[in-house]
Amino acid sequence: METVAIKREYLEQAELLARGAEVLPGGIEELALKLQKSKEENKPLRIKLGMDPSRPDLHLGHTVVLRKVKKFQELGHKIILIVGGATGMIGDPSGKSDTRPSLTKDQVEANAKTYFEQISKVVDVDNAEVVNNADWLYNLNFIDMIKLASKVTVAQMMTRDDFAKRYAENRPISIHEFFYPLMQAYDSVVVDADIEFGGTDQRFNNLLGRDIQSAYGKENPQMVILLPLLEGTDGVMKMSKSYPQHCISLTDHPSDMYGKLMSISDNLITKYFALLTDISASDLKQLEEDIKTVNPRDLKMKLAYTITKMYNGENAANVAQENFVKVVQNKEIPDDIPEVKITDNISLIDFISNFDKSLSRGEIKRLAASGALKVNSEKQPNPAFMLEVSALPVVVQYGKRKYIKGV
RNA sequence: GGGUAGGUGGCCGAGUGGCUAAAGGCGACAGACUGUAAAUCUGUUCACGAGAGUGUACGGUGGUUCGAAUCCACCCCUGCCCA
Repeated sequence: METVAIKREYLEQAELLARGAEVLPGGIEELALKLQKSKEENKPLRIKLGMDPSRPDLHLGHTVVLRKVKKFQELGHKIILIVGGATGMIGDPSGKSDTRPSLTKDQVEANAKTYFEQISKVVDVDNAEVVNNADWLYNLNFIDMIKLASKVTVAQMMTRDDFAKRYAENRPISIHEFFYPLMQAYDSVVVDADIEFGGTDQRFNNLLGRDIQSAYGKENPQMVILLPLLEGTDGVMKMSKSYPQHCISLTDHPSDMYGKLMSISDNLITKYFALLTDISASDLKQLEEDIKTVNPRDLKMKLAYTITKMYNGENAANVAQENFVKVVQNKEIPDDIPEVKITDNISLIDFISNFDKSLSRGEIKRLAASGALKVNSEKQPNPAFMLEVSALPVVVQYGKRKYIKGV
């Protein structure tokens, strides 16, 4: 490799950008070199970020990468957001499910739209280049595809963890699944990426992009920056769309977002602060000290407040916090509960089942039997209990956090 | 093409003619407890019905039988071995 003096400025920049991330290959120095060269040649780096539009909900795990990408954007580099229009129709082999549902073109477009709305909460979408890989992948013919496939051997493919695992366990791997990493890698060729971002689970795919770029004649193939995966609220599993119950979604109601953050394991507090907030290095150190002495609940409340505010604003964060104290800590009834008009006397079970169509009548009866139904804060084990028009308004609680007000 | 092992509830998995709405586990939901929406313990877990009960369900279609997840036929799908 050529030896160029790296200016201190760029080393520092690279160090900051790489905080908490894995930079491949060559680490921070290589990144600093890239930054320097880009500046000297006045050529912004092209930062590639792919999105899988299979489910349109962004969760906090995604923001780890997005926040990093934003830092590059602030330094004047160009973000290329790739909507996986074509790749979404295959679905990344996840190892867990054998095949993900394929999407239609319309679904992809609809999902992409909600994606952008959510992404714009973190990065500046207007200044990014937004492309759909369907635009070029649809135009490849069979010969092109074979040519692409010839750049990689089966042995190379099988080094991908989930392929190796499934093969060892005699579980099916379809040939078309091999094309997912290939397509993604080919995207890097088309958009001429200098750096590709992803979670550490994207290691194989992103590095393949580097190889394929070389194979198609790019001199300085992309670097790969991998960010740690965030554990979900259970503290063990990665936050992933495959396990929606452990995800904290950007579109969650502020109170839910706050509450879910309160439910994370105590040992995740510093990690969440480090990856999800703009906390300074010194504050983070302080926090690591505090956590040994302060009630973790209080630190978690600070975390929950900070993050809820980032995505929903100060007012919503205040309301969410008050709600949490009120409902969870003091077990009171929250303020904002849906209201339903009652014109005739109605049984409890009918009232709930009319309102919440997702529950079967049998389920409501079971809830009643387990003591989960409350009328005006008093347990009511009888699902046939009549709500009288003369006794309105009435607050019905079914389950931990579900309320309806009859008026 | 030949051989062989399989396809069961949200998932994993037991079940080889009636006692099976189908063991067990995971997940989910609820209750108790808690700083917590964590952990733990307990209960619940197809739908409708107040209930007795009724309907639907073990890859698909058809059949045998008083009765089928279980037996038979054909078909579809998956793994492995051989060619």
